[in-house]
Amino acid sequence: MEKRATIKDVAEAAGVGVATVSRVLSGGSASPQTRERVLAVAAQLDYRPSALGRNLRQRRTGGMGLLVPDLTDTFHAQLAEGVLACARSAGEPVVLGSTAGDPEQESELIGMLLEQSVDRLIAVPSGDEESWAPALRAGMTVVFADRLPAVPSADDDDPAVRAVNDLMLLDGAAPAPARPRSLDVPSVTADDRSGIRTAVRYLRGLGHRRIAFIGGPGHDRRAAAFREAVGEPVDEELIVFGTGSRDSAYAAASGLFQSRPDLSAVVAGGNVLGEAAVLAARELDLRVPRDVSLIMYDDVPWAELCSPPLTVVAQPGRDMGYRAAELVLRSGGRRPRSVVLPTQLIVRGSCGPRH
Amino acid sequence: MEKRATIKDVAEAAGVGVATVSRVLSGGSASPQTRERVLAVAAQLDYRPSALGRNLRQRRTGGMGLLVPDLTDTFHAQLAEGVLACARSAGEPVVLGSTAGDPEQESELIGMLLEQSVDRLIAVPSGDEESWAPALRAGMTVVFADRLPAVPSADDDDPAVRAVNDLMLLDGAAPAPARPRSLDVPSVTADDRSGIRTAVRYLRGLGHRRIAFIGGPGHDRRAAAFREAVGEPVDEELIVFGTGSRDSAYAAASGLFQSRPDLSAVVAGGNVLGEAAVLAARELDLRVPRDVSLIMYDDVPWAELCSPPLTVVAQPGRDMGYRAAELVLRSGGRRPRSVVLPTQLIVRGSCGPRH
DNA sequence: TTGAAAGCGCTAACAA
DNA sequence: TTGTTAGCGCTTTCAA
Repeated sequence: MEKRATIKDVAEAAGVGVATVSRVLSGGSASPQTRERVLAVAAQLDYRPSALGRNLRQRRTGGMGLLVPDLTDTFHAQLAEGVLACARSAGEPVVLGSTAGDPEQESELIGMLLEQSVDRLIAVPSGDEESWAPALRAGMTVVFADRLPAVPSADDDDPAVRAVNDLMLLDGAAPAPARPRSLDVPSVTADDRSGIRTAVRYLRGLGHRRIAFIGGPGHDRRAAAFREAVGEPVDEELIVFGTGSRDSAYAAASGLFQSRPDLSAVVAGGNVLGEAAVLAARELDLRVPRDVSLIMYDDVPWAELCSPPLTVVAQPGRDMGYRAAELVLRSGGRRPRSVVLPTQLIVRGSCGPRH
Repeated sequence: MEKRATIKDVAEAAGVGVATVSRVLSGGSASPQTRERVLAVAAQLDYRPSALGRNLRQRRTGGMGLLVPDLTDTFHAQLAEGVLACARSAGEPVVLGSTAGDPEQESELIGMLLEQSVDRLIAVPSGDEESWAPALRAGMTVVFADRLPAVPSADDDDPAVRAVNDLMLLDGAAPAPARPRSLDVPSVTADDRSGIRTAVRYLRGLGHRRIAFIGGPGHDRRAAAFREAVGEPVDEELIVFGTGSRDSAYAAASGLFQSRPDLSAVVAGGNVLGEAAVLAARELDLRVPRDVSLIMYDDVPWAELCSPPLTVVAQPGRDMGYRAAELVLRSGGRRPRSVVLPTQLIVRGSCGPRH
């Protein structure tokens, strides 16, 4: 392991000052001859500028952090691949953390990133707005992906706030703008409202009236869209949530099927929940789509493997990651606008007419 | 965004020298009173040591790099989760890169890590031994996970080398030691030999004689184990490879089924290949397990969702990642030994007697 | 266009 | 036990 050449080595070998080397290598002004000589020497010495020195000098680490709840959720893996693709093309490192959907772990990871002076972050958030305040106050450039932090429960119980949110979800037909946020953070999300609405309408068209929704952490916007799509009166018993683990998703699905045998269709808010729904249905001898129709949010490779293949609402996970990375990188100066990407209903075989 | 306190601020506020602060915070010796005072001031100032300064000083970035071919391959995601879990408990950052199975991208990412002075790396390698030499020469502590770099093709064609490798695979019944390597790098792998052997024996027991193997990049040890398990004469036409993409895996599977309608069982070398096999079988109207029995390497959540649920050779992806991270972190001084973890045949419903 | 020099925040060698 | 000091490799004024 020979020692790597430093800028000083290059400067000496080229007979110039270190400042000149630095300039040449970062595209500053220099006479053609000097530039050439420096470049030649640098190449000859196999010089690679150390990010360490640069980082300390600029008091910031390049690249970006990426926080997701769980990589074995294929949607998050797709998202991560998108982020990585963008980062790679920019030559920037990505520091990854998995939060398990736990706000506390999320906070710890943010602390770690702060310690590393990573000041750009893409996150599929688990904590609420309150828990994100510190990161923002510390000056991080944050972009949320896939979902937004929940409004703290104190406000959540506030009827006025709920009313505002509901209102936002009711008006207009244009792609839903991100709901009003106290946090001024750009985000990249799918158009959940339209995705859910399309799914519900499709099921309606097949004759389904008792449609259930199984959600996980962070699926509250989808749940709200579901409430809106089914319209009043909303049967709240048909809306259930898991806590994020596969076990709890299964429990939620299984409990739902057992307590409400009258339901004829289910919308799963994410692929882990769809998985759970398929499993629970089979365990209870419910045939898909004969006994129950199923639409899953997220298109994942295995959706096609199921028998029957699953009808899904596809969201462009990879694109979302890529766009988020672009946002967080090109955040020079003016605040980037949030982006909402379209979803697509892919009809396969898991939905049928109501019997 | 207020400026963060530095060690100097703490030193001044506590009325001590910066060295003392550094010592106290890294567990060095100090008088109880001094320690207490420093700690108090640090807490009061919300001081967090900057990794930037420390890194530059020690000429190395903490944490570790992690290179995988593709996160949407659920096995890699599991592995990554294991690495992240270990890193988190150690408070260390993980810099992630996805190589798409391309040695060139892999090399570029290694270059990026070198630039960041990340000198510990866990990799599911894509390049061959030759392409890994630079990283090692640069002084990186590397641990390979899941598989080892291929022997460069020049040597691969060398009959002597092949003979040695074959020999290694033939003798003994103990968990296969990692094959002899020119690269002296520890690794964490599953006991592929025993896993494949168990799968093949199981199929044999069901009466299958024409058993095929579908592999992907990095599955050559599994293929070799397969050859060993089926024994002479090996029908090489029954051993096919994809290049890593889902499309090519599908093409390989589909081609195999069409060119050899006489086969009655298939072992897929990884979950992406298993996916492809299920898809191709269905497309060709082959019923599983009636027309063809299927065993897939990797246990992934969706294996249970298939109809019938897939019989798999499970390897402990998460554990493998965790162990790899331990190895690369505790690589203080003496070289850590490689570890081989056991696999487990999980019988579900995708295998049946030969008809 | 160029070079000298001043740090960025930290640790470790050395002195006291 | 403590403080002083010399850098780690780089960028960026500031002069020349």
